[in-house]
Amino acid sequence: MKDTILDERTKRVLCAVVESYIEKPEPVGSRYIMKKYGFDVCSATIRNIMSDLEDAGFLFQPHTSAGRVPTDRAYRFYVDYIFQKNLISQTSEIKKFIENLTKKLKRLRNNMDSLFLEATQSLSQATKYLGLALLPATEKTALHRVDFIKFKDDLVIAVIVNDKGIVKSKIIRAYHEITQKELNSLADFVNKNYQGKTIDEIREDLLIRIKQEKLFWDKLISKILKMCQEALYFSKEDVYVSGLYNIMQLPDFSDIEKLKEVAKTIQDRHLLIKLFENISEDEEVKVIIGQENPIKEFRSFSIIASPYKEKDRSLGVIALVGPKRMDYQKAIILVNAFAKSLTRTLSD
Amino acid sequence: MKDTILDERTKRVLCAVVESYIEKPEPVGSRYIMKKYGFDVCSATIRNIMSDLEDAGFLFQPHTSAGRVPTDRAYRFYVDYIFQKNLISQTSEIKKFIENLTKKLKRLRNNMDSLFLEATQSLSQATKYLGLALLPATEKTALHRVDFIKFKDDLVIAVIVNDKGIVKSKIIRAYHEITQKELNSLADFVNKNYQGKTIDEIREDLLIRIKQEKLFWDKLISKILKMCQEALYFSKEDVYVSGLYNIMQLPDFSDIEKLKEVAKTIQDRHLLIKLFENISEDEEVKVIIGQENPIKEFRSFSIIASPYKEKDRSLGVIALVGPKRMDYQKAIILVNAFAKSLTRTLSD
DNA sequence: ATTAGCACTTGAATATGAGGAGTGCTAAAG
DNA sequence: CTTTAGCACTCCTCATATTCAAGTGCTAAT
Repeated sequence: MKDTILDERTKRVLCAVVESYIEKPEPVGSRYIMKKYGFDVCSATIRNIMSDLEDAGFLFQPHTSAGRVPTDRAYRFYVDYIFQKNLISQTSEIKKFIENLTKKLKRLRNNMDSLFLEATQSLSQATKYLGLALLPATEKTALHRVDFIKFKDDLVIAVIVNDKGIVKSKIIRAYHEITQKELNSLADFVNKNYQGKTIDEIREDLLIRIKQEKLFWDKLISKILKMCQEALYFSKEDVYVSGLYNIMQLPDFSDIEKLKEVAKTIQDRHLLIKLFENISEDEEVKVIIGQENPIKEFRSFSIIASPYKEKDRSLGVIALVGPKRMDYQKAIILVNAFAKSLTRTLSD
Repeated sequence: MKDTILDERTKRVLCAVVESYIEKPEPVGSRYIMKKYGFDVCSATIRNIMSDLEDAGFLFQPHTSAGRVPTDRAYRFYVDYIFQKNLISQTSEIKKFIENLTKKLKRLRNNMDSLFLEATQSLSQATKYLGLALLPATEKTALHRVDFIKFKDDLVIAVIVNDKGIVKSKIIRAYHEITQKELNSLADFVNKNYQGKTIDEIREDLLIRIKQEKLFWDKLISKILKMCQEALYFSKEDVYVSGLYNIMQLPDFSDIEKLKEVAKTIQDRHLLIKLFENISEDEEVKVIIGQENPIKEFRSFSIIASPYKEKDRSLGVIALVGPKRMDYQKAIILVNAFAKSLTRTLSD
């Protein structure tokens, strides 16, 4: 990689190649660039520039006599460039879009399940890429109420409602016969002491109590506290995925192998959650292009992700998975809009 | 379609063609059939038979000089034939398989979610086709307990636990301020009166009560009963789908269009539920081949379905979707085994 | 530094032909 | 009347050759 300080014209050529390839996934020739993007130099000049860009690692030639195709590096440059030139700032049109979207989502506010289904579906619909959403990790949300319901034998169903109205349930084993009455007072205890606290905080506090009880007091109470502890443990976060069919329509996935890759990765929720772990909560929009992705399964795709919040507390992430030659401008604006809209809906 | 009374030899040839095509999706020739399936006549004879079978609508020739391919009608004949010849009866091997499977599933009995996920996944794994399961319709299961939890304003979260330990929740609007205490006594009322009854029964009974109250008594009570009524209404049943990736590996889906069809149909839960509606609850195994399917979206696939029960009460259906040239023998045995295993697991 | 001109490369599309699998028909055999 | 052997015929597949156009890289002139 030589020096990478590109002059303005070179940048324009690079962007033109990227945009052309985004529009139509075919190797881009110099003459085409010149004419389509109105350059006032002849094709040979463009050719020289493109040759330089290839040396610098931005373009790639499938074979000697073909046009050129952008590399991951080119996409990265392109994305940075449009950010820098403010080509993705909020227009009034976007504001209106967010407005409408928010209205639509607010109607579903009381049912998180439908809300996120709708959000990922319409994000996918709008972009034709794959829409993802990570639901608020239960551990991070505040407890609204807990109930313990006696089931069979020593089995207890713990029902946890958080401040978003999301209900989670878990079957736990008490390891000793326990009456519904006892369970009720146990629930009362938790509700009185912990309502409004996040599950994470509660579990931490419970841990301390368990230690104390173990040292000084009743083994039974310790056992019960342990049960609470277990009831509040959720290993998996919920991920919504929409638009597999949409993504199949893209020419990029006319090759079945790529499709298999996608199917495999979205089948494995683990992987998806791992993906979200790599997305920082403070950035507004994060763009991960191909090889940049720490998770190797996603290295043939690009990902646009944006966190949504409730007031200032980050809750989850909404994201888009598409081919590396995705329409970044549109995608970034839309993901951003959806995140903003979710934030508004949830902050109310 | 001429007369369809086939002599035994003709049937054997037909089955041979079907089995050959199932094994390898290539047009089947007369000489191949003769040698591979040990017929003691020469290829010309087989040729004549195959020609007859084509006239009768069982076989189809892609072009003049090619071998022959089974039609839907041939698959139907084949399936009926193997049923009739008892080629899918329970061997001791299968009994053992069910035994093991049941053990595996019983460990997950307390968590329906994992149970059905595991069931569809391993069904798909074993067959390489798409595994489906329709979860017990909540309406048909018995109520274990209901809880009403005050959320915000006039919003109430209804948490319904059924006798399978499945927890469903729903946010409903009370349309008037209501305290948690009132909600508690309401829940008590429902629990005392309705525990063990199926949701359907409860709703019916509530309906009668509402009418009575409306005519003679308190409007408020009527309102509350209506709320219960609403809380117990679940529009959609849960469907589990596993193995999209597996199905992609089949040569039948190397054509991307077929794949799109599958993706589209499984994306639309509605359609899946509609599929299950066509499966009778008393048959042991139902095989639907291609065009036979009343739902047009499934007409390029075959479906093997079997209901599972709790004791004698039918709960849901487990099914397999695969290409028309699927290995019916294996598939039928396995679906049957899975249904039996689920029945045992749930009947305990 | 840019441009015009041109030879050269390469893949995609098209045509050509050999090879082979499989059929259908006919006439003879059982 | 059924079965079989023999053979001409059909049509697909695969490999090879040919053409075509797009696009490059280089050189020499501007």
